[in-house]
Amino acid sequence: MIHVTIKDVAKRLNVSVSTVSRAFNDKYDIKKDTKELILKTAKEMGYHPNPIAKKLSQNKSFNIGVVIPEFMNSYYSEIVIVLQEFFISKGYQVLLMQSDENEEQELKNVKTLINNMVDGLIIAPTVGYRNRPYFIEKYNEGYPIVFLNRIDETLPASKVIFNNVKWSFFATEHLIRQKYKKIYHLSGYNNLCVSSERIEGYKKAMNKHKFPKENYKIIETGLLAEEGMEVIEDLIFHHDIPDAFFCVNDMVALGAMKKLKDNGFKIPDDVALVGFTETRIAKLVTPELSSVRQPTHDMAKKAGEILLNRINNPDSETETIVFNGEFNIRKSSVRDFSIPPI
Amino acid sequence: MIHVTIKDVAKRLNVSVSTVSRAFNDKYDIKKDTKELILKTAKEMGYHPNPIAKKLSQNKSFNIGVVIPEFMNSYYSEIVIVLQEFFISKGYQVLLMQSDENEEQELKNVKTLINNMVDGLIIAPTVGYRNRPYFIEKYNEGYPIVFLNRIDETLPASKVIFNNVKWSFFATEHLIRQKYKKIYHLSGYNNLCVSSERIEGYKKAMNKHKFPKENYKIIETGLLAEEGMEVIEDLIFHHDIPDAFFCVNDMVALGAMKKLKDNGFKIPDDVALVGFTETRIAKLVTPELSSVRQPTHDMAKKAGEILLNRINNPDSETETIVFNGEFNIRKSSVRDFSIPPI
DNA sequence: TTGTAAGCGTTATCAT
DNA sequence: ATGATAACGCTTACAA
Repeated sequence: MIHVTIKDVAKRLNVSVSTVSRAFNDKYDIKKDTKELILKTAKEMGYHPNPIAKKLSQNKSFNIGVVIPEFMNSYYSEIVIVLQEFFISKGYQVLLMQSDENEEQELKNVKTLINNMVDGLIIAPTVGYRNRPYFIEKYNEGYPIVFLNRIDETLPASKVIFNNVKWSFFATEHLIRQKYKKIYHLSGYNNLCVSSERIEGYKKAMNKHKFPKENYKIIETGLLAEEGMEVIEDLIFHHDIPDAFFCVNDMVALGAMKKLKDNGFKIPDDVALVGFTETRIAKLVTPELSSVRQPTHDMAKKAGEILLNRINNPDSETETIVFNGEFNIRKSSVRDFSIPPI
Repeated sequence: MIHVTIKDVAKRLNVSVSTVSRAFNDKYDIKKDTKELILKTAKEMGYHPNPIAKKLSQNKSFNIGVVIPEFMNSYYSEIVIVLQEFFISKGYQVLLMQSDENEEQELKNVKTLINNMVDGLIIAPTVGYRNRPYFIEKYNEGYPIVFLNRIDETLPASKVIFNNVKWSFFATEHLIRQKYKKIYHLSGYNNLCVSSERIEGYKKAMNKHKFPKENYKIIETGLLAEEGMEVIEDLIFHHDIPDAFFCVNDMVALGAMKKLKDNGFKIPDDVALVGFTETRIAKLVTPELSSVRQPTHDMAKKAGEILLNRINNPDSETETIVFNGEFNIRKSSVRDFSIPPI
């Protein structure tokens, strides 16, 4: 028999389908003996409940949509792994879509998932704010959505984010304490909230220490290593290399590091570098890259929990969880290890 | 109306549900006017066919299961992106599971997906051969499966693989032509077929050039950077550093590179390094890492095509596609750029 | 060209 | 504690 169904099992045991169904769903009354017999026979016959039929009759898809902006930084790979694991353990499947840092693609992704009747969505938005009104609209319609990471604190919806301002302040101040006098910030995208927040932290630190205008500069780069490289080339061409860079992420920092080394700059003596959202590569380059680690695992799990709670309890409150991280200081930004980090 | 169904649309237009169904499924006869009217009205009403109901009535899930061994190397991230894109364009959803290089987890993943009635599976196996008989059994039962990358050519099933022997031969021979005299191979896992194949290519090159036994050595490492580091530490301790390493992948090569540099070895003058399955990081380290690039995109697409063909045409032949790549020679393995690569 | 109705494999309500 | 049956939303023979 190709597909063993609930009916086959029922017929074999001369019971009704409802009894078989009950045996597989703990919530109903059923005699212990019959239950055991049914489960045993079902197993022998190779019966598995058909999840699609279950979904239809319960009017639930038991699918969760996850939309991420990209896959190139290991950050989102880790997020995805944790989310998969979490939701599978709760009987859900994860449908994953990535937007390739493209707003149109992102909108398509979300719509595809909604049309496929996912029970809830976790969205880490791409660069740009164009889809924001649509997201808010869906959220307000009652669609269970949790936003992750790429979203600002003012969004009126449940979200799990990182305290970018605080940790980019720390990172910048660390460079200042190391007596770097001219510190530039390679900032990612202007229309990306995490960029704005990291800029804010950078500015805060620079202003606190009263850096003169000519000693700080914010340069929009994008998020890729290649873009970090291009910026350095340009700065070299204009004889405008500062003595430190605080970068929006590790990839940009690593691109910058490569270009600087190729052009004879010593790191950290001539130029210091600090990244953000630590990747595993930070420890593989020479010198090792200082970076801010985000608690990826916990953030993903929290997002999953909030979403699940909202699905099972539609009136649950909007929650905003702000995570903190840890700043790993390594050789790329330290002239003097005797200076305390904070 | 929360969920607009086919009935609602039918009622509104005073037609039968079958007519509405036909309007949404090109394969039936239907008057052009009615079809247009139905589609227009349906759109106005916000109707979307419920995919779950469709699946149930067609006895198909329109889901594809994809099982990958890990997410840490960008290789599988790229594979996944391509597969997603491909299958969505064909009306399928991709359910992704990763096995964390663990055979038990892998078996669970495959069973979960099969129980969830995926219409087909793409499997890139983990380290180890334990699940192989199970895979073959399922394949022989007629389950549409395509194996990807982590599988040897002798498996009697459709698969898309890379010519590891050939390209690791090239990589090794390149080191020989660069006049490195003692070349070790950091080999990954002994019970991993791509490792075995890369070992074979390495041996072939070494034997062709009659390297004496003491000048070659194969060391099992694993696939992570940390493991590359450990091996180097060990070799340094035993004063057994050769003048070149051919590594099973980029991560191991990068770990080795880091440890070597930290210990004062100059690359490529004292020691040369070559990786495999090129990652984006290869070009970010100093010196840049030589590596074999695999045509990830094409391999994933091909796997998708074969699977889809098999789903729609169960009698289709077992296919084995072997891909070739390209060897990108960079500074990590070149003492003399005047020597031709081949 | 369109309508009727059975069927996909479950769950859940109502009887018994 | 168990059974009968409607319902979930769609597709698809068959009838008209």
